[in-house]
Amino acid sequence: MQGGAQAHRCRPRGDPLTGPGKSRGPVRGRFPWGRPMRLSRYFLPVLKENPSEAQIVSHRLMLRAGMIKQQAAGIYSWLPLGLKVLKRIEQIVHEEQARAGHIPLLMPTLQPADLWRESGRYDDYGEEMLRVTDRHKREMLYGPTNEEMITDIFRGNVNSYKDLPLTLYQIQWKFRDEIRPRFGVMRGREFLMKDGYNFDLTKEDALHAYNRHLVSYLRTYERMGLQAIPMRADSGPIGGEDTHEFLVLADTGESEVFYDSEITDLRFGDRAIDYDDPAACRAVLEEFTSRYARTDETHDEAVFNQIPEERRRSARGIEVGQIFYFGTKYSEPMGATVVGPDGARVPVHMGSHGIGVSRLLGAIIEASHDERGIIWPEGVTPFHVGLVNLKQGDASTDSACAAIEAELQARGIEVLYHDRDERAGAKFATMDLIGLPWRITVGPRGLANNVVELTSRRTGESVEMSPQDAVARVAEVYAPVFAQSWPAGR
RNA sequence: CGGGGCGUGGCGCAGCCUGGUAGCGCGACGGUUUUGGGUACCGUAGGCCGGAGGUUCGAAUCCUCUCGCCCCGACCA
Repeated sequence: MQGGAQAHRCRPRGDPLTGPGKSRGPVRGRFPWGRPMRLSRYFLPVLKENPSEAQIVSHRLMLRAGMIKQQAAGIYSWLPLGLKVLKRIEQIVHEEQARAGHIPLLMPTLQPADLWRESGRYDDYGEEMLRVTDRHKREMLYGPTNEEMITDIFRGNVNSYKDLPLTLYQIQWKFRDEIRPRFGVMRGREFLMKDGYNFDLTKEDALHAYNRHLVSYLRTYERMGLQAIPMRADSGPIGGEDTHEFLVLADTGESEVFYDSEITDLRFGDRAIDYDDPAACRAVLEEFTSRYARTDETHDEAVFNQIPEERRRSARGIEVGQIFYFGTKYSEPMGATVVGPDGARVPVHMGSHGIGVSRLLGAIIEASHDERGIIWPEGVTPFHVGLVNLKQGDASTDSACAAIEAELQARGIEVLYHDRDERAGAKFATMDLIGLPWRITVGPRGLANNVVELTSRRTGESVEMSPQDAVARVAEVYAPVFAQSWPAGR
């Protein structure tokens, strides 16, 4: 967390109670409108019992951890903890899009019907599109996707091949009136999605954009602690020739998938890659699509059977993203053309790319939890570390916790301090449920020897060390996570 | 949209079949107790039983309609 980290360490030891509230200016990696948080002043309505409507583990845990509240079938309020994770995921998506050179914009949720009549999809889309009429009897719709609108923006403002290539994207709420929403945020009617659109002069350029997106998506998911496997898929109503879906393997996934076990050994990691280098991007695509990996829609038994039997796998997967190349499917009917080098007007080649942002919360939890609750990967955790005071009201533990809290804040590490007057067991249970990856436990016994406990949520392993060392250790753990932010040094 | 199920204090449920004036656990609040894995006890507050209509002296309970939610299937980021 450059900037904030090494900047200054004014340790409010002398006055631990007023220390943590002081503003130290924007610190990277923190929730934009976050501030030091104590559970006694937070809004975290955790449930001890399982709500009866939730059938799958991610839905149950999101409800129990006080992250969401259902307002109607497939429509949710995002409570503070859920919103925090949602924002973290959004931030990672933004950063990786920026890294790939894509430009953010924001389009409205409500769109005029006329635009969709142009593409012919106003009739094609059917019941899944939520249609509304305004006071002037104008027909509108709540956007299920945005190909029409982005094409409209493009055609009105871009005329020359010199303005290409161009990739625009947004992270915006969508609405698809599913017949049967289910599984909490995994299959909501209202959902947050990143949708991006590339505009290129030639098919070759557009395929580079396709490959570039594949690379950026691999990075994006890995930063969230997920392995999402690109699989050849079906294009559905979006249409087009080339498409890959990104799937996270999970028993509760809605898609049946078939793959060569070698595919799961591949990692993108923190490779440096030049997104403007078509060959480099293509090489990554080739690497990650070199093994058999398909959904049931495109599964080919004959090809699958050529894989050595011990490597053949079939499983369930959660779809967390999809990329398409669809050529001139929209640009042609909607007149999105540019003047080429030869002076002739040609329709642009396009593709679109989506990441199910709100769905990712469910996917991450499905992939990372245990019987006690959620286990957040460091990249998306709502708070970096939890602080548990075992004897609230005890002068020594209270002041030690306040000092640790201040020290973590100073290093740009977000801490949730469980300062409520509850028993140790209750505090541990709450912390385990909400899944912060690290916990510092401060009790009178340890404090007598100047030690606190640092516990990993994932492994359950606890190590005793001085408060200073615990803070340093947490900072060390998060250093590589913070280093992935982009642009660096912000 | 076909099939199944459910709506009773914030949450989880019982009561419904065999109508008689609403109960349990958790939670909340107040207190005592306790303090290293959801402590124990005492007390308090909180529900026109999803809604409308009907049958009846009387409806959470029976009947009709309606709204909502969940599960399986077909459909989808």
